[in-house]
Amino acid sequence: MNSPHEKVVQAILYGHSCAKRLKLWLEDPMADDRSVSSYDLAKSIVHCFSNAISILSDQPKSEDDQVSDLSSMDSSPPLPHSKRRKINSTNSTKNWRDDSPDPYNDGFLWRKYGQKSIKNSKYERSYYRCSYHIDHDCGARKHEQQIKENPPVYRTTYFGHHTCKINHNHDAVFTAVQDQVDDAGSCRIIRFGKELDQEKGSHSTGFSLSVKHEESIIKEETCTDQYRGITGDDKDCQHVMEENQSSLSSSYTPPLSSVSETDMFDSDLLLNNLDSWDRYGLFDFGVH
DNA sequence: CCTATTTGACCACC
DNA sequence: GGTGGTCAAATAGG
Repeated sequence: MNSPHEKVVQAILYGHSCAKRLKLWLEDPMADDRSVSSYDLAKSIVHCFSNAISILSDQPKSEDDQVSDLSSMDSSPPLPHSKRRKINSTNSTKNWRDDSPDPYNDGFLWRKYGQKSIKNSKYERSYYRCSYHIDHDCGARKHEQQIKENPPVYRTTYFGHHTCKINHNHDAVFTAVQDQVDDAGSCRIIRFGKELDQEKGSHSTGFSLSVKHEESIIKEETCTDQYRGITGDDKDCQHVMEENQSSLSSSYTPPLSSVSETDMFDSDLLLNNLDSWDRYGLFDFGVH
């Protein structure tokens, strides 16, 4: 299992690769693949570094402690006599926070369950839980609150893990880096694909990338080929990909304690994959 | 009719 | 007692 230090290094490495791409973009806007906008690259860099910062600032405990805390936080049902689970502020070390100009679309389906005005803040805070919280007993939640305007900045705080592992969108950096943070997922292939945003009320970042397991590589590549080969319209393949992902996701049960070595975030593999996908013109940062 | 969102009330924590 | 997190009934929308 990677140490927090290694995770930070990996996040920074990925940010570095994006920065290099941005540099190339700026140096020669006419060359190479122009499907990646400078904005998307800049955004991915920001996300990488904010994740690195997040990991560093959340680091006082050993990783094993964090994982056990997280698993207990996620999977254990609320205490019988405590109908409402209260977030202990001292547990904030297990949360993941993101400040973004637009509320972050992390690729998961969320259902809003509350909204409150917060003292000393003129903006209300919205409360979301994973839409699969019943079906898959998924304990993931998030709070979203605007903290600034002009330009608007929204703070999204994530609590717990997605045990559902049903990802409806492929937000590259978030997914990749969050998987590092989670240690629950693996990163075998990273692909920048069309925006798959079907999420109701979601806020598209337009930066799409999926993180796959080894066993799904072939399926995914096949689908991508179909996607690229058959049509420029994303709808059809989007459907196929969602189905694939859905079936893959549903068969995937990631026990937190058994994350294998091969499941660790491999920045070299990731960068290599970025390059190869890029070479084949498979970068495509959604937003249109 | 079903599902998602809104919103007032309830409850735990400080 | 104040504040924030969650519940659940009411409401809206498809």
